[in-house]
Amino acid sequence: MAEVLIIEDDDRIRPLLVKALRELGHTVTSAPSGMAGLQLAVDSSPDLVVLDLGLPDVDGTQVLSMLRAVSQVPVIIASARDDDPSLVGALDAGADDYVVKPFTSAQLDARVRAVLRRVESGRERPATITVGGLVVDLAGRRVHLDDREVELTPREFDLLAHLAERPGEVVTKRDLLVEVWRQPWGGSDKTVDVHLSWLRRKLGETAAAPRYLTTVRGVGVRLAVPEDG
Amino acid sequence: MAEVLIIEDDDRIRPLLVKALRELGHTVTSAPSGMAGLQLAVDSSPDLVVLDLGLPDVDGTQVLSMLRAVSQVPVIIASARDDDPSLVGALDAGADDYVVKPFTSAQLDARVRAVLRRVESGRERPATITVGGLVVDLAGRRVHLDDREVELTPREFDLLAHLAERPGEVVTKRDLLVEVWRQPWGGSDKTVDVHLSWLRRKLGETAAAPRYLTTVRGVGVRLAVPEDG
DNA sequence: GCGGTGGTTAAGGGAGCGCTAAGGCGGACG
DNA sequence: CGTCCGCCTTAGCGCTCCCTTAACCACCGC
Repeated sequence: MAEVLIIEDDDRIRPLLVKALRELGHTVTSAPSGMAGLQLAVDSSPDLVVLDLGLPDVDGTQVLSMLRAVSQVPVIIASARDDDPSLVGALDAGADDYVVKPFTSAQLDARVRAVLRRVESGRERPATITVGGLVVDLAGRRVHLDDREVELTPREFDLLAHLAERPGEVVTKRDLLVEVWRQPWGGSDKTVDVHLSWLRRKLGETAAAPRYLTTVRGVGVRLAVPEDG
Repeated sequence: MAEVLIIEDDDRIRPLLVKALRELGHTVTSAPSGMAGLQLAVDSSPDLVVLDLGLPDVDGTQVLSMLRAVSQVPVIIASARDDDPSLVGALDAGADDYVVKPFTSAQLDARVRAVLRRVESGRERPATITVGGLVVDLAGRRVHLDDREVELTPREFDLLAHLAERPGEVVTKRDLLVEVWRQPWGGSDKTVDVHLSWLRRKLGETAAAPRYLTTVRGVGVRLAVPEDG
């Protein structure tokens, strides 16, 4: 499933955690101290960290702060301290969840999966992109404008899709030539202009009266929702 | 901060939650039953949902499932049931966190912020710089002043962006000619003056009554928040 | 009062862009 | 194998917009 790093000093608990998570299908590494854990976190870049607050060398909150300085890896705090200040402090230091010892492996597993699910969902690339009344189906290579299908040529679709993946962002013609036309060496900006013109026509707009496609003079073009209805 | 929906049937607890979260700066709506909550979640599309498990009409887990069928909104379960099956079941049904009643408002707030932080970090971060009521969208090359869009020419935008990247710092005209105009050899300072004048006009200020753009005679110009309102 | 710095407006010219048209390439089909 | 058709590229024209330069004025310091 995922690569999990456990930072826990207690020699009785650590093996239990490792074993429990391994049985649930995760790849598990572990460290018995804060500094060793940080080292491992940097070296092996795990998908998730389970961090004990009561470590012998450095306070767990400090480990978390140092970890956050270099990584966005999700962290679940496992702590014996069942009081508000500890919990609030840990969450505000950047932890994603807080579980109080003793806990069951079932609970830890559920929390691990909940955190990982949330992280994954953020990375997911949607199959369709919607920008206002414009729906771009990347997999099916179809485009609908106000629920009516618009027929695009391959280049036109690639161009629109590339812009739709960056809504609101200005993309230069050079970038488009590189990314859409796959011509890092050269190619004429005019080619992009022409395709943009055709695209605009099929989307029922013109450069003078833009709706979704706005050209930014001297820079490039931007796909965005119209300012007003 | 964020728009939060609370689904909780207990007439004593619900107002307390609403009040607590409002005091922390969130916009809060609430519903006393599962179906009413679902309706609200669909209609108002909140940024986060706090869901009670023990509802009168429908079981909280079912509400969560139905909610997940139509929305990816993060959900924090608030429940009196402090047992593993409830917690695991809720998390596996798609909840993001689980907090056991009774809990303090500090703890709820910390958990709310932790969940929102994780969701936010997953989204693409629009590289914008905010200086007072001035918002500069670098990627989109757009500028908003007091929530109203300001149309700038390419040079004007580059000039403003360069200054916005160094808020409070005085930049010399020579630096601007080098960095913005890309003319290390020469070019006239007057060009900068002219563009600054136009920029000031579009930002609704004048050199005599500056707001964001302050010239430091003999040195250069600085972009900063106005001293007072 | 005088030089210098900065603010503003006006005008000219040039660069970038929109759009049309034509040529060429490749694939489909007979 | 030849023809046709769709799509992409290149070329060209006209236009708009914006950048620069110039000129004038106001202000500050000496």
